[in-house]
Amino acid sequence: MEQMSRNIGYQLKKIRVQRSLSLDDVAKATNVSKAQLAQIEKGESNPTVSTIWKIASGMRISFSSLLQPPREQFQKFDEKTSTVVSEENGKYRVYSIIPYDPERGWEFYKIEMDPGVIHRSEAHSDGVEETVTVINGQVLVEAGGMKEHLIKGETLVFSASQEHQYVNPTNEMTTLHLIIQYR
Amino acid sequence: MEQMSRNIGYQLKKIRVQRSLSLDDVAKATNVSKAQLAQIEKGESNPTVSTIWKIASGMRISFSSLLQPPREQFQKFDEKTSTVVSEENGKYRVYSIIPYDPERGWEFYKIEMDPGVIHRSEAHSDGVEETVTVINGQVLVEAGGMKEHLIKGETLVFSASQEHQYVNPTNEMTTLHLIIQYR
DNA sequence: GACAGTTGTATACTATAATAAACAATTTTC
DNA sequence: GAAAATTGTTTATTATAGTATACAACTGTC
Repeated sequence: MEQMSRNIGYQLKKIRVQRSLSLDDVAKATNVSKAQLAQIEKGESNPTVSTIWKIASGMRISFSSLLQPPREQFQKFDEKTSTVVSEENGKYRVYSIIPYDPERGWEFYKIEMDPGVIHRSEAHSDGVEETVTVINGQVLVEAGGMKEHLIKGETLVFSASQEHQYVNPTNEMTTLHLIIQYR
Repeated sequence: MEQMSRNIGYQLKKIRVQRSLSLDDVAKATNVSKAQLAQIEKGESNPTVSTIWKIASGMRISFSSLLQPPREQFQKFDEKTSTVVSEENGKYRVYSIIPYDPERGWEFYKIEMDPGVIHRSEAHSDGVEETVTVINGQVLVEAGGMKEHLIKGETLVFSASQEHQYVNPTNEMTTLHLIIQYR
């Protein structure tokens, strides 16, 4: 993703200007060539880990301070930008509203379940947690022997590190919001 | 630093094996070519941020989980491996015991001050904190109007975001341990 | 205002990250 | 046990990260 390169460029320049250093200063402190630093700041280059390691070390900053997106920036997601994945012959539709981001650690979905649909999900790796909220309709959540019946407005949090399933027991379409948190 | 590449390779393989995935599986999940993944795992490649972004995203893991060195690994530092920087005509000697590491956020020095030596230090950027411990002798620390006299065994923590200085007021050599914490 | 030193940019070149494909070695499946 | 699929490795090629150098634009200093 070239968004990452742009974030790095933005943050690096921000820190450099804050400390009122020149590209030459940073080049000397980090052992990264001035030309390369200029390209990185402009987001025109896709640095290697070795290079960001040299930059972070020389500047005495953390990796995450380089990777973070500009604080004041908005990011808008809507139906248009969301990816759709259909399962169970189109009767279970998953809209990826906010895709997974390594800096964030979680992802956000909207799910539509047609009447009667049963959706089984594999066990995720350890520590994965799902948070379901019912927007419309009802849902039956089953995980590791536990069973919960949720109606509109209710939210359930459970460990997804075991096989689990969602069932729409009603005659209307059910809409869910789902947050998956990885560790 | 190629140490970084090796850490990434180690962690990636560890996670991949933990989840019992093949290189093909990971390649499909991350859109990074199998050959490249193999090289990265062996530490023979120095991936770009775009590539580790694709890997972290596809595997639903954080950057830091990729960058961390193997937990069970020892790392030994001694006088031999330490870098020496001399100042004030060799009367103020700085031994870099643990160099700065972006994942760690701090660095560790041993300092030797000959009798009577005065050492001034520029203001560091905001949030930088110094921790001095007297190993032998005595030291006078001055920072932002404050003055502290430390003797053997005493430790002082202070904000280094202003000009400060160390003075050895005695007739013997003074040895200090210094931790500099960046934010 | 001319000179010298600093700034960021542009250019040419080298090293290597990344891909796609073919390969060999192992495991699965019937 | 033979065929097929799945594994990680190797090879050839392309794209580009990174360096070194020269350049142009701006800064100050006397």
